[in-house]
Amino acid sequence: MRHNACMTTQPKAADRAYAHIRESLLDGVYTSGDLLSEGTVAADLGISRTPVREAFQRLQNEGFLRVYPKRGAVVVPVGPEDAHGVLQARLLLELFALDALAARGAEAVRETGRALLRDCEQEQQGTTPSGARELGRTFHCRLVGSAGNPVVAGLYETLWNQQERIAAAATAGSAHAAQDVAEHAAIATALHEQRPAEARRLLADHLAAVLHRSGFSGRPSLPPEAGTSASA
Amino acid sequence: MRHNACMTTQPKAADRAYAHIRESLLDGVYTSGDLLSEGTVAADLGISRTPVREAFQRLQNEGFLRVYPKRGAVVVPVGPEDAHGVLQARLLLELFALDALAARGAEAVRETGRALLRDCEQEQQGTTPSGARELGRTFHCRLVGSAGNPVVAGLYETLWNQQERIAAAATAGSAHAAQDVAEHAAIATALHEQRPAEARRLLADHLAAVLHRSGFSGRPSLPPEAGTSASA
DNA sequence: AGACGCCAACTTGTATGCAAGCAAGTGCAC
DNA sequence: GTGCACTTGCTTGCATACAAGTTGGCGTCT
Repeated sequence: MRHNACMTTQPKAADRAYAHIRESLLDGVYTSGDLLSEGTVAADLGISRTPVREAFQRLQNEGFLRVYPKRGAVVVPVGPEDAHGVLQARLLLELFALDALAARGAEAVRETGRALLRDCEQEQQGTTPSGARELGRTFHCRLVGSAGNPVVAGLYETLWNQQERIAAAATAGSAHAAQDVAEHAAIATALHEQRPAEARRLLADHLAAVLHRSGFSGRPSLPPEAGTSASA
Repeated sequence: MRHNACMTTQPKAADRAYAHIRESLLDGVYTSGDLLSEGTVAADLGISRTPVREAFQRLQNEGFLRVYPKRGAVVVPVGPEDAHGVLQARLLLELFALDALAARGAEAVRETGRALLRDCEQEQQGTTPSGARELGRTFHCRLVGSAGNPVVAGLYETLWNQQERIAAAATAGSAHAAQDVAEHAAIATALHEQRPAEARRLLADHLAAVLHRSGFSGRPSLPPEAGTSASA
């Protein structure tokens, strides 16, 4: 590539490739089962295969793609059982975070509630789809991060990637964004007003609602097993 | 590289590089803070930088390395708080797995106990350090996998990488392997004999003991917060 | 017609060359 | 002696060339 317009974009080509493919995946340009190759994507972006290869790897261990040894990379299809599993895991981690936060003391709970409320205010403003995605991420990641366990926070970030993949594959992309924001605000308020028990309940309801809205709720009840194990 | 002895090993060079670096990390050849470069490792292995680069990436998102944009890759140091966080996360996930397993019915509990006992028999035989590592992994991963939630299982595999990193950095590498095996066997037996509640208790004790033996137990008590949130 | 084998078009895997970036050390000017 | 610019040696980032593997189809032989 001689016409390499490398001046126009400082960020690494690998990052551009990663962002591009990820966006295409989340926006439905590539759909479940699609087979894409390094060469094709590289040509589309006007870069070489090397950074695209790197992006493929990252997307693979985030669960978006699956690279077959010498065939290409297929977009991993996501089914109801995946959605159920992800939401169950999220419930487990987020309830743990709430408990750990409560154990850190009243002041920590209050401060976290305040920070989360700020996130919610931003959520009410930003309206672009990708913006909403990002804000939802910050809200839940901050919630889990408040537990003070970086390892769990890292695990949750991994989980969130799969969450986004499911949301993208769901029937309605972000049709219920307003409802999400409202539930987020309720959780944040409960924390800020020192009612952690209610926050727990609201969070469980929120996740159940998210699963239901995604259209993947084949089985009626998400809370039973996860709820009993992490709370009772 | 003309003397490329590529005939001796069919598996991909990237995998060899990954395995080599990982082993070197776990065996203490590279220690915390070490700075290593693609070129050096490539030369050591007699391959080119490309597969080494791929290995670096994999090791980075497994938490072993941290690649600095144009400087090199440093071996991520691990401290007591990391050990605490990992063990807390393990407790959370493994207790969840136990509960989910119990919810799947008595027969599932029994069968899982049987499979875990088989793992323990193998553990008693294999004595090489890397063999013991692998068997411990299979035991705990099978335990978590028995919950029937692949997402949680995937999260746990991620966790286990960090677990191994901690074990490698711990004072005694695998001096207490026999004790581990005994505790594993106790857990498996409890499951096989349909005493899930005791299995829970044994598991919590086992993890607390692992943390203590690692030498990273700066704070006296692991169970308090994690135990209350996930079990009480 | 059916089956077998070859071939051609894809794909990834690896090596290598080149350019750019960062750090430290060197030497010069003041 | 002190401070600064340059140079040198390292590193990664990317592009490209080549090797090897897989797939599907086409032609031929039975």
